[in-house]
Amino acid sequence: MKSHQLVLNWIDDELQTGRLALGQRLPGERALAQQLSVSRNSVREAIRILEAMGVVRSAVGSGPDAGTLVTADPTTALASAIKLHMSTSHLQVKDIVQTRVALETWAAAHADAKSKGFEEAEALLAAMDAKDLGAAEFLTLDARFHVAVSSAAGNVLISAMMFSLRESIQRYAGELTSNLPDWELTCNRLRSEHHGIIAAIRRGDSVGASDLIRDHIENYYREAGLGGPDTSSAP
Amino acid sequence: MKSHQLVLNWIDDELQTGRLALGQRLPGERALAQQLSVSRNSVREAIRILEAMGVVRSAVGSGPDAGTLVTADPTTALASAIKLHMSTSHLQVKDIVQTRVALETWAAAHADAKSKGFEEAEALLAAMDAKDLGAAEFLTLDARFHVAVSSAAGNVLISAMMFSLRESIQRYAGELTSNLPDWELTCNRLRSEHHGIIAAIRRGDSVGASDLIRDHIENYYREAGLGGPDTSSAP
DNA sequence: TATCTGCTGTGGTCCGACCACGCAAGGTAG
DNA sequence: CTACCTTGCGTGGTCGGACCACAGCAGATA
Repeated sequence: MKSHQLVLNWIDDELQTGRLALGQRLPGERALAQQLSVSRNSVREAIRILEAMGVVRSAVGSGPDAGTLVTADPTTALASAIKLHMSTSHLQVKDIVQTRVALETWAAAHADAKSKGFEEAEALLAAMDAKDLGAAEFLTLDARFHVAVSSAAGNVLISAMMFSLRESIQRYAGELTSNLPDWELTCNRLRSEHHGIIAAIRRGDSVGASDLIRDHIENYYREAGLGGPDTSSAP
Repeated sequence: MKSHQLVLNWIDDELQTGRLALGQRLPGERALAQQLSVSRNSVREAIRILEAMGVVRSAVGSGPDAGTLVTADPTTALASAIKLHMSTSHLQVKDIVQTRVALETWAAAHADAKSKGFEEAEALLAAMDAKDLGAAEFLTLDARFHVAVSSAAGNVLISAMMFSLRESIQRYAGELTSNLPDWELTCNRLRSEHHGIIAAIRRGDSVGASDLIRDHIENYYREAGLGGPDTSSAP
């Protein structure tokens, strides 16, 4: 058992039993090291891991906002993990697209038209209707739009996963624009498809919204010359 | 910019440009520290994070398997992140179940009956048919079955997500057995539903497999008294 | 030739020190 | 009495050094 793992286990236990709750402060690094009979380095390594996982947040100085305190940001871990594993080329665009389809079709079918996420999606929809947008700006809004729609379903985990995928989505969507025969044409199609998705959710058409968003995602990648996300081994 | 972040960025860059590839060794901690003009502690903190993310693996000693070398295990980050955030009570069972439905319905619809994952699922199916299984043993196999079916779709990211959810699935499925009116009855139903899912995949019935696995997942949680995964705010 | 024994480099752990930061209490000038 | 300023103190951030256990490898030995 490595020393920092002991610290991780201790903190995990404190969290599970409720002795440590959201917003509370951890003991100081020096105190924690003495309490668990490990070095301060080991404590710091554990805290670094928790920080990377989005479980705690560290700040120097004194006062109520200083020190290491418990947060709850499930997205940081997913986002950096996905980014890193895409750096190792272990993750392909196909995988991202398919995961989007799986998550977003479910989310579209369960989206609540009265949620904050839906309102944000509507605002982004309006912003994307501006005529003087460049491709990069449009795709930035597009990625945020899809994250917002997904969060309208009210599922913390699915929202976190979609949020974590945002950067990857944006990057690859941008890279694929060069493969498109006519960006303006595609952009206008995307706009009308977005409106269709929002309309379907607003009228409570779960199946319609689900089908529309699937076609919306798959058609873009098909149009960009990837032959559709389902046929990675296509001729 | 914190020191360990500098190390993370350097390694991420090495990975992206391909100077560091899967299976290769990182420079020693002391060498890396000197090269980047940071302390060895900072290097270690960065490596710890990468280790928690499943990007590298450290081993003491000498020889080809010693030192810190690049791996590719996207599951470790997800699994520990999900576990930690469930400890903070930021994730609920409802969220897990809904995510399962989203991922597994897609995976069932895209599962390949000739893949290794499908073969493993069939083997687990046979193992679950044994009559002398306790609830815990059955649910362990059940969780592995669902992960295997999901991996049959051939998507690295979705497989990783499902694998990461396995521990959580198993835990909560086990806790819910006490709510069931008749475990033997439910268990037999689960068995036949599993056979139905496998049969649907084998005959290429995407829609059928998808519907079956959704009902399979949702019915269990409904039967356990949660009123269905979609009605978390039910009376 | 076969075996043993150091040597070397690896990560693992610990200690002590110093720094920058930022609030809070106290002193100080008005 | 009020408003400002100084100082103290605890926080995380960083650094250098030291020692340990481990595992392979090369040279010495039987």
